[in-house]
Amino acid sequence: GWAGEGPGASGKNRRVCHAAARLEMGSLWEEFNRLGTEMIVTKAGRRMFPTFQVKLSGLDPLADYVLLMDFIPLDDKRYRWRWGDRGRGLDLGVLSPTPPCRYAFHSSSWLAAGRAEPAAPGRVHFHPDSPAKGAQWMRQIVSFDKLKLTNNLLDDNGHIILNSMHRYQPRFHVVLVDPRHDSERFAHQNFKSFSFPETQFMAVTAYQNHRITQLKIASNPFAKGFRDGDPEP
Amino acid sequence: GWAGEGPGASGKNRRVCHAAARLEMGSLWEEFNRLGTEMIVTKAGRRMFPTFQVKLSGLDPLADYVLLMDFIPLDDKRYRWRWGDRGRGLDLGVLSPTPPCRYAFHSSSWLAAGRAEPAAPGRVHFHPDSPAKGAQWMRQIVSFDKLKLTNNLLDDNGHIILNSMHRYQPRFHVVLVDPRHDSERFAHQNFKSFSFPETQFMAVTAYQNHRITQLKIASNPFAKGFRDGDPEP
DNA sequence: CCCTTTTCACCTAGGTGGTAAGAT
DNA sequence: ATCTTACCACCTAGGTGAAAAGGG
Repeated sequence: GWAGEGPGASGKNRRVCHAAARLEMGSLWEEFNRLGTEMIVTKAGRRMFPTFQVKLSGLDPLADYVLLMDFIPLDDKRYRWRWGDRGRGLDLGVLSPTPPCRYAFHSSSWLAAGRAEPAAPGRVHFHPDSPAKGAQWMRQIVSFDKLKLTNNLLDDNGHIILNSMHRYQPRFHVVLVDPRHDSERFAHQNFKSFSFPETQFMAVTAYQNHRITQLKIASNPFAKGFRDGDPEP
Repeated sequence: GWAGEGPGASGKNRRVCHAAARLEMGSLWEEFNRLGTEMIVTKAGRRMFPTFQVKLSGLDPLADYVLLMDFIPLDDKRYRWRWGDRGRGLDLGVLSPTPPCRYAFHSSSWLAAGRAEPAAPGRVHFHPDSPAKGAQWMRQIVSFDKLKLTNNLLDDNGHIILNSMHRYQPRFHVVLVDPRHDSERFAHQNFKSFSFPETQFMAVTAYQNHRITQLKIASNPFAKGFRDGDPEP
């Protein structure tokens, strides 16, 4: 899908106001989102899967841009996974709509369980090709496959720090590199942000929803070793 | 060792004139150079080994620089490898000083054999982190491990195109990113070049000197599968 | 009991020289 | 005869979830 700021967004620099971003692998993101996406966080840092990738358009080909991501807590709650009566049984159960995950596994589901942990100001991840010309960014899909998630509050590898059992919304930002020496004064005009609801997820240290595990195994090439039977091309 | 322009070099921008580069892994380069370094070229592109790496100093920490490499033909000759009487025998032969390779294998050696192929204007390889601040470049060793050599004249992967059986001298360039809009007029002042004689090599499609092969196997981690006996830590 | 950490087998991805076949 | 190409086994390097162990 396409996301961005509505027509009400004004006062933006003309080199960013027409920027647009299309989320790649949208159908895969939606498939995960229907089940309630989970992302593993580890001390050493873990990649996201699906990888956050966008196709950009509307940039000034000759202007310089920095691309970056951050992660916003979706609410102020801590969650826990509640196994239902048949939840530990076979993988055949009925899907039941239960917010915040729209569909839960069998009668299992996520339940709010207390207030969120106090979070330090969130880190950002700069795309390693930054800065680059608009033409370069628009030439092909921009992939954030170097981005890693960690639950280590003392991480010094520059990874994104998240609280396990909390929900997050990835955000994507296009920032114009302003050559003016007093560019700080225009900082608020020089960026445009994008937020794709289908990319929200629960941070976990181990998968809770077995359907998520199976979809990861089925779709992530690095998990091919856990696939069972007939492949689907 | 250190290389660069002598004290006679003048008229350079003050942000590049103090730049200095120290070749890393110098003793390994010299060990190869004593035998007559060979580098494999392939259609798909082949890395150099040893990798060209430098430690930089003397840059303006706050200025932007582009780092790049190119390869200069060392002469206008085409070479061929001449196997000596005992050249195909055991690996015990006497080393004989024979230019341009100072030491040859047994009685085998490189011989000039005609004029060089006409070469298209040489390509350059930009270090993928370019451009970056002087502080960033000086923080750690700069490694050109993404650079690949090819003998495919029609290569469209941006690799360095070389003629097999020809000798080359790698060159390294530090280029100041000049913010002046008429920077073209100062281009000749804004760069500094470095040339390390111990990094010169013969481009080949298959190794000729067996001692070079053995030294590659002994020192390149990716060739560990061909090592025989006791390792040396 | 619930969540986290560690270790592991099994993958992807790609860099080695050897070897035999191919090209001139 | 000399040089090049294609394929291969064998590596490095690192991304997977499973399983068991660890911690509060």
